[in-house]
Amino acid sequence: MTQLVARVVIDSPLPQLDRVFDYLVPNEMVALVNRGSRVLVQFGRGRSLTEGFVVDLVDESDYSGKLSEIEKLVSEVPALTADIYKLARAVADRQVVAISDVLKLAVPTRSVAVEKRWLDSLAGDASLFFDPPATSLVDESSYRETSIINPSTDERGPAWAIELVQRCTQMVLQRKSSIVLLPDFRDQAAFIKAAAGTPVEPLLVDYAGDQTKSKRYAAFLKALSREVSIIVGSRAAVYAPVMNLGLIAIWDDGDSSHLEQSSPYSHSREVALIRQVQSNCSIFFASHVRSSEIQRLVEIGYLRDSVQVFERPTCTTTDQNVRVDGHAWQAIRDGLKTGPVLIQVAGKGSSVSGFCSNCSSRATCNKCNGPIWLDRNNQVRCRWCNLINANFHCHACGSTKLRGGRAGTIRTLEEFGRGFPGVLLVESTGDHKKASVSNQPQMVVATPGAEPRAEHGYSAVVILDAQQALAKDSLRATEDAVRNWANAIALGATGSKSVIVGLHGDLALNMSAWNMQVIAAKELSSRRELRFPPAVRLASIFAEQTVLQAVLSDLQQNKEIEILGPIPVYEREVLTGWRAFVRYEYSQGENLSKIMRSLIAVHSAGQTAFSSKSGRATRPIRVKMDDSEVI
DNA sequence: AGCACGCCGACT
DNA sequence: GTCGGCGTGCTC
Repeated sequence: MTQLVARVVIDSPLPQLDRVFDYLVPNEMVALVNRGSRVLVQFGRGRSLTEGFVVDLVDESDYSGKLSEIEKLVSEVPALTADIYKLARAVADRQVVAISDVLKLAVPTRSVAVEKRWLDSLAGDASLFFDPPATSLVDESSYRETSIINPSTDERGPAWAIELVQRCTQMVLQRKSSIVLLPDFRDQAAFIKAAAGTPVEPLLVDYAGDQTKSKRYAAFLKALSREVSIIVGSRAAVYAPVMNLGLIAIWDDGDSSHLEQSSPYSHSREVALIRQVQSNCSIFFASHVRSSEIQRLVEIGYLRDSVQVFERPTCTTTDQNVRVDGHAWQAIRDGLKTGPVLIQVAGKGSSVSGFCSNCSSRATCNKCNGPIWLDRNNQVRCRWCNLINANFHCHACGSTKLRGGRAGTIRTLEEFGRGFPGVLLVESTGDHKKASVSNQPQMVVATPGAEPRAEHGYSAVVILDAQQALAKDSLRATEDAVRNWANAIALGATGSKSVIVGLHGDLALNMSAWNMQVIAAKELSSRRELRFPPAVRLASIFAEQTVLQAVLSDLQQNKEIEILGPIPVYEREVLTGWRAFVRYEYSQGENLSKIMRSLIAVHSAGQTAFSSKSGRATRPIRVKMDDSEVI
């Protein structure tokens, strides 16, 4: 009689440990352990126990050495389903990270109390423990689509939310589940509101990332046990272990919140595309604009452009040399007659200007009168002489209190306060977001992404600082600007007017004609000319100089890829390492991921480098397979 | 990571 | 003669 063998993935970010290890299942555990169960095992020579997931149960191991036993069964719940394991494996492979980095997103922290309640509620119906739900039924009705959505709102909510609810309803009628990925909590609220009274409502599972751990685990267990669920959430929701997956819908894929900021550095769009293929479900990308990535997928015929016909919003552009011109003033004046007016100003970007918190005049350097700003470390610095102004005092009023001005909002407020005495002024910025405003006439000055929702929509939307937004030092400057403008204009009420100040040329024409496809096509074609993403892919490798050099010299064997750099990387003026970029075609992606993985394994082992007790580098090589943020 | 094994220099 | 430095290798 042979003993049952569990194949276990270990919770470790180390690339050399990213594989399956076999353990014996002690006899008393055999009846309880499942594929997907969380376990504790003795690993290596470490004295503490390591967490892991059972990914398979077999009768025999192909490992020739002596097997250890599983030390402890944390929970019999099959937390890591076969589907999600497969998805996590694919994401880890693509991103060249350890699978445990992906599993941290996919499987939330266990909450004992929540789990106990859930197990009690199942009351013996443990069939799912032994027969993991199959989601990959062959289905000819599945689709891959994208739409530019009407930027309008009615009493049920914004058109995009209604569209997504309708698509989810279609799935419910077929007894299929949906996953809806929304970048912002206000978008989630809008979707949930639009779902009220529809067949979607009773099946909603709130998968938002900003909840408590126990709520997240409760949502996870709900997804695991319900036959049909509608998952609503942000990035992590793409890994929800739903049964009968029919649709993944993504709202506004160009929003940067869809990008994971730590390892695995994945984008919801890419994970969703992988999951769509694996489970043969439908996928739908909706937005007011079109990202260059989606444009590419349309052009290569991977996504169908589901064109919606709608009345263009009234959007005029003006090309004046003043920040707020006559048209803008007129639009504000007219708008205030009936309701709130939204004024979008350029975001703060990477730097923050300093202002006197008493009299609001621009803070200047004690030594050279240059403009003062707050650097990334919140140091009060002069832009001209770089002097740290530790003892700031205002040249106008003598106050010693300084406040960080979010590029222009304060000045804008002042300007409008003078222009419209007596009118209520509201400010909303990234660090002080206001969720909503009433229907009263008022001026709402906001930075992109921080716009409050108006109860019945704004009566006018005015966009300032267009040139500043376009001049941002980023590959995505145009794309982001257009997206931010369109999303602000979409907050206008039906029949409202919008003005973009300081915009000219082709872009101005296409904005006022609301030719979003044309704008996206032009953007992608310019990226193609420059061989920038997403026309090609761009990976970054970050490491200590000698390590990076070694990796690059191995990579150079590969003629299909192009290496850019390396360049030194400074943080707070301290050299932290070196970075190189690798430019490669999509067709090379799989190949390069494999090569990178093996290079990391070779070069991160045996490195006698900085830090760590063992004399080895802690995380010597960091790879981002798509890193277009830096350029 | 974390720990053991192993092979060379200066020490009671 | 041996103690312990850290470079190297392995983890079911």
